Amino acid sequence: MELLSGKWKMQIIGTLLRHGTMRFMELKRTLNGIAPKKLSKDLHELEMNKLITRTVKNTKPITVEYSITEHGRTLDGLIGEIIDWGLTHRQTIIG
Amino acid sequence: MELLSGKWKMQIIGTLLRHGTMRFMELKRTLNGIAPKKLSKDLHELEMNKLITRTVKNTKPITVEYSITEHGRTLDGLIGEIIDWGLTHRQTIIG
DNA sequence: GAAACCGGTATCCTCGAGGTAACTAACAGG
DNA sequence: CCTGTTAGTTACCTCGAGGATACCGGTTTC
Repeated sequence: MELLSGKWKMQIIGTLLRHGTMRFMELKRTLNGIAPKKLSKDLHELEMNKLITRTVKNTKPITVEYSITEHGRTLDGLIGEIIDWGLTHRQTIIG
Repeated sequence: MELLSGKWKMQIIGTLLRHGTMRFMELKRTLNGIAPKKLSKDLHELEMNKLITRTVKNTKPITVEYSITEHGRTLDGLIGEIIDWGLTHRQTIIG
């Protein structure tokens, strides 16, 4: 739970699962509103947990690519179930 | 995610799933270290989300019983899967 | 030379989670 | 009376998450 806690980590995982490999700025723009400091910090934490990889490309303006690892992909089903439960829960509370 | 976030809510759910109906002090003693203020607050939040029920018994010193609702029980499997993933994850990181 | 894009880092701030401790009202037993 | 148990409430404090803003070195474009 702890390593998915916080406001952004699940969204980062989800975004990378949907989009595949992404650059730093690309993530920042997709995750609307995240501060670069937070994005940087969360990416490092996710990398330390082997959920994503960080690859520096020596292109003209240096770019950095992030993508989900095999291990990170095992979270996919779990996240889906959590979302499903959440949707059902809303119906239970409202209805 | 939000309604299971925090240090204690999952532990409260888990304890009630294992023990069935429990009184306030019983929960406080089982969840070693929780402040009564926090227990009270979290119980109210869980009750508002219809995950647990609160029943006041008019015994000699008034007692209050808490137990999981049917809706709360639907979390059982999900929590189990989260724990399983967490255990596998530890192996992945350590090994 | 100026501006803009890249991937960040540095600094400052706010706000809420959660801990500690003391207190309360009602009742029971000694 | 006095103490203990019940289920909390109140007041105070700390600490870290996360937001806002500015900045940096490198490189390309104008």
